[in-house]
Amino acid sequence: MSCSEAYAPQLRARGYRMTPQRHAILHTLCHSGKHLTPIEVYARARKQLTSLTEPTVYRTLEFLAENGLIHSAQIGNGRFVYEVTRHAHHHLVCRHCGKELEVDHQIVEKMYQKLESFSGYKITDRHINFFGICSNCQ
Amino acid sequence: MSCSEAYAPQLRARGYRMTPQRHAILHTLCHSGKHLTPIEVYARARKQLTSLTEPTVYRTLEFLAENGLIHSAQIGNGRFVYEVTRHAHHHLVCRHCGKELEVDHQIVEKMYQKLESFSGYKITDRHINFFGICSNCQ
DNA sequence: TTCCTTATTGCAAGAAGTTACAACAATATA
DNA sequence: TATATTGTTGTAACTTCTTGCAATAAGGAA
Repeated sequence: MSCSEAYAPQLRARGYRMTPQRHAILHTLCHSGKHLTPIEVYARARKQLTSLTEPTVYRTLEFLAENGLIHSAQIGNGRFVYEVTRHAHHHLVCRHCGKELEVDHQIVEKMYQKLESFSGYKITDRHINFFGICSNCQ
Repeated sequence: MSCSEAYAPQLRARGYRMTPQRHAILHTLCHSGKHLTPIEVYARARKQLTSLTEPTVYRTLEFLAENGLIHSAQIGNGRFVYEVTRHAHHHLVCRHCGKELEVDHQIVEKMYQKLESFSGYKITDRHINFFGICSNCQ
């Protein structure tokens, strides 16, 4: 029943393991429907696995993001939030009222391509929040 | 002699004050030549003003950035670094070796303009670090 | 000057995030 | 099976960052 079981083969294929801790964290993210802070993940996943600890949550979130099972995104105050991987996307966040707008991926992707050809770098982090003031708040 | 005195009128004009703490922090950033973390600013500025405290450093950096006297930029781990305002620019940072490359501002500016016309938002934060793998490390 | 208002700071406590290391658990190999 | 190897976690201590609040300092008005 749990959506997190689908991820086990992905981990196994790379020589990693699906542990109860990873299961609980993936389960939490799957069923939240939105991005969560590490602290929120910790609080929720602990209801399912009470032995879970903070360092494990931070390590696991970073691990899952590195392996592409979840996405990380930087939020306004310089911290990370996490969500399950759907499609690549960006958000435009209003500094004033907090309203989020999903950005047409084309606009950003074109710039990434230019950046890559200009620099020789291969861009790895394609999930960025942009900040501004929305039309209502201006 | 201190470069930070040039900023006093900018603050006064907005009803703010140039205090010894702000002076010390601006002085530190002016003479470092590179971006610094809040902790680094704290350590350096304290040599000049021993009574300076941590909360004041964090608050002052945020305050100065909001008022355009310094720039803030997000660094890899989701934390902020600060530097004195020069020209608007972006960095491309290698996830592997840490090498930084200054990005041609045109590339990014064009995308910002598209974002603005598409969304109606006015982009406020134009100082973003992009992450990737540099040509050497690929 | 004296009084009032507001900007600004320090203190103390707490929240969030990180690190080092020992212990454990799963898998592979002999 | 026994042994070695490697992945993974918990504990404890620590660093980094934030918040609430009282105290202070600066500037304006009377």
